[in-house]
Amino acid sequence: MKNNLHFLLKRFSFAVMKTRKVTLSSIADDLNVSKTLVSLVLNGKADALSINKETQKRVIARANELNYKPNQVARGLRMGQTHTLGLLVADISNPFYARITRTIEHMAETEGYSLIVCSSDESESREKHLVKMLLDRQVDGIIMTTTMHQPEVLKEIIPTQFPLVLFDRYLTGFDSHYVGVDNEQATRNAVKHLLDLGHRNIGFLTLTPNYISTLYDRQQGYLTAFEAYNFPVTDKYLLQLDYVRLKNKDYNQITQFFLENPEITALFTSNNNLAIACLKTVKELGKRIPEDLSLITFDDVECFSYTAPAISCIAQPLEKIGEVAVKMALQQIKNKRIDSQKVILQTELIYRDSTCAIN
Amino acid sequence: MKNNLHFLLKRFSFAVMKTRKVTLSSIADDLNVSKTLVSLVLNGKADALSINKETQKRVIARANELNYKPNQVARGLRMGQTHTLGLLVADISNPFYARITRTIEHMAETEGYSLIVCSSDESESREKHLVKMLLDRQVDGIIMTTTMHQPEVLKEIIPTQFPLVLFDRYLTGFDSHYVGVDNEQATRNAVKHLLDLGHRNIGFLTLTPNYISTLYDRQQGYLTAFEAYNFPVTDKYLLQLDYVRLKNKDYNQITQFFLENPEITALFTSNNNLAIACLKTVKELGKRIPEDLSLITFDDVECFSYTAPAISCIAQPLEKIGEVAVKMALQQIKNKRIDSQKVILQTELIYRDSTCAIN
DNA sequence: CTGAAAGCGCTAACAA
DNA sequence: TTGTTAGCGCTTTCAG
Repeated sequence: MKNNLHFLLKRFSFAVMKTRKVTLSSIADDLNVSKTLVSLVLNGKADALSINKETQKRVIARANELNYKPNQVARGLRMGQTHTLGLLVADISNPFYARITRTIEHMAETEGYSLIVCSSDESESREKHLVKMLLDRQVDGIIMTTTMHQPEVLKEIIPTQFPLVLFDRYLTGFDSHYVGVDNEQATRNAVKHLLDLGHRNIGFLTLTPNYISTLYDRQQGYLTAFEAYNFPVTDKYLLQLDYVRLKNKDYNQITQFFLENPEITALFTSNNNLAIACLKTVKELGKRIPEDLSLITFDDVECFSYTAPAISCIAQPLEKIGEVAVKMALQQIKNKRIDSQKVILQTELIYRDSTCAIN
Repeated sequence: MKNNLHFLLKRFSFAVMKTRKVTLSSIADDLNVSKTLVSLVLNGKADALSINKETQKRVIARANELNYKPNQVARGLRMGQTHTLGLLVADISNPFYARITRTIEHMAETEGYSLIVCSSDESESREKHLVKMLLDRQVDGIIMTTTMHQPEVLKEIIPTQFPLVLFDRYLTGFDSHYVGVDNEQATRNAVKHLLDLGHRNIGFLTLTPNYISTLYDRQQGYLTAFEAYNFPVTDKYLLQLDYVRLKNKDYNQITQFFLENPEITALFTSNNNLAIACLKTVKELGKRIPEDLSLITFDDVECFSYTAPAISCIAQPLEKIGEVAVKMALQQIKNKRIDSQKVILQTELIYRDSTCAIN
């Protein structure tokens, strides 16, 4: 009976110990000192205030013993800094964004920041909603790819001077930090390469909505390549796929496109998903790459290098983009009020097996 | 001069207005009511307390006018609920995790939860660090793939009863909610398929660390397939790649493996990255798939279906996994104290062109 | 050298 | 029907 009671007691106190939150006050109470002291010591500000070494040791010892970890929410409220960054991408399952996310996460983590990640699905209203959400959650900064057409909405909901960096896509009329690549030039060079190989009937596959800067610029690159060589552009060789259909793997538009334009000998696709969609369609139609169709695409994904044939593409410096984005965000957070800067990084045109001279 | 002053004043008040945070108190002060009232009204608890409709309208009007949005950090501190979930995966840039993340994010968002995402890079110490971080940030629950060998560390840092769900990998000796697939069975069936096709010299490519449950179970599946058919297992046909080397795209081990075991006619790879590594190596060595080597892998990624040849694989129900994980987490958060349940989902063995009968 | 007290913005008992 | 008050856990003047 006695033992039993003992046992219960022990279990009880154990449970309590496990459950009771260890806070600054609890440590302070334990040690009969003030919260201030504990806070000071634990934040390394004790030496500056020349606080008794012994006291410091006692505090630290007790904190370790109880495994004290400051409540970051309380801290965030008090300091007005959550050490959290919002990352808003179009679609986290897209390898392009997933890989950038990884870099961003690592960089942020190194600097003591966490990431709240969200996907807009290319929806303006969702994007608006999510940005508001991030702001409500008091993130210290936002790194995002916008899907907006006009700058007004963002201007309205994001306070001036709020640490913000746009990457991948910029928004005309919206002055902010930005990091990305020269989409027009990269595309122009790729299309010129196709022209140099003798192709004239070159298709261009892109996505809705067309006002997204990257998509728009890539299309410009296609057009200016023809312009530079003084070749006429055939309008019907430009196909704009519906984003939602692509997501749902409805490739009918592409099949139609190939059937209606059998004279096409080369194709440029505006992103990795389009390239993949195209490869599937081509396979179904029994066309061979590159014999029947040369293909070159924007964005490199792992598999493009080992497929048969390997796919020629324009590779973006993903790690670098993430790196710069985080640096820009932290810069703004720390120094406050920096003129917005734009960083344009180099792309790389990778020649693989999917392109060949016209025969 | 007068105009100038006017201008300055205007700019000043503008700046102030833009800058001044709109809080409960500011609204309350504006309207000469108490914070309580405002809070009640804005949280829809006004009717229950039968508060004057007129007052309610005034509050709501003013709140809209000032575009008031509650500070979620303050709210989180006060309510002890941050409406934030921690998501810890091995590597967010791996399409397998990226796609699950997408579902999880969407589900969470629908329920009013945000996601703090982090990658452990298969490092136990990093994982430990990140879990602690998430806990410090007061997330309401954690959804994670563990990379731990032993349950002790997690047991130590995660409070009992804390809403937690493990997915993909389980941890023996660690009792928690779990959602995943039957890796052993799925692999066994795939390897049996290879055996049925007449292959006997079947390689098995896996990763370090071997104690990760999914990897271990897949290996068991390989072994038990041979066992079931009473065929002997050749130890040297099992190759375990170093995770870091794989990440760094150092495929020498694989090349060696093929050179040393030219008699191998079929290969099972334990995940998508290994399959990709293998495809690259095979290409370099000039081996043809499936003529010289039949390949089947765990995990389906988009490109496996359109490569030439398309790759046979075991597909996991990614969306479903994410869905169940979120449901389990929210269940625990809301109901508190639910017996930990394990959900094992069905995999699908997809036969494509990379496997054929031995000739 | 150390402590008391204020306050970040919010919610919820408890009064009135 | 509305307001007062306390407090979540923390940092930070300002006194002592």
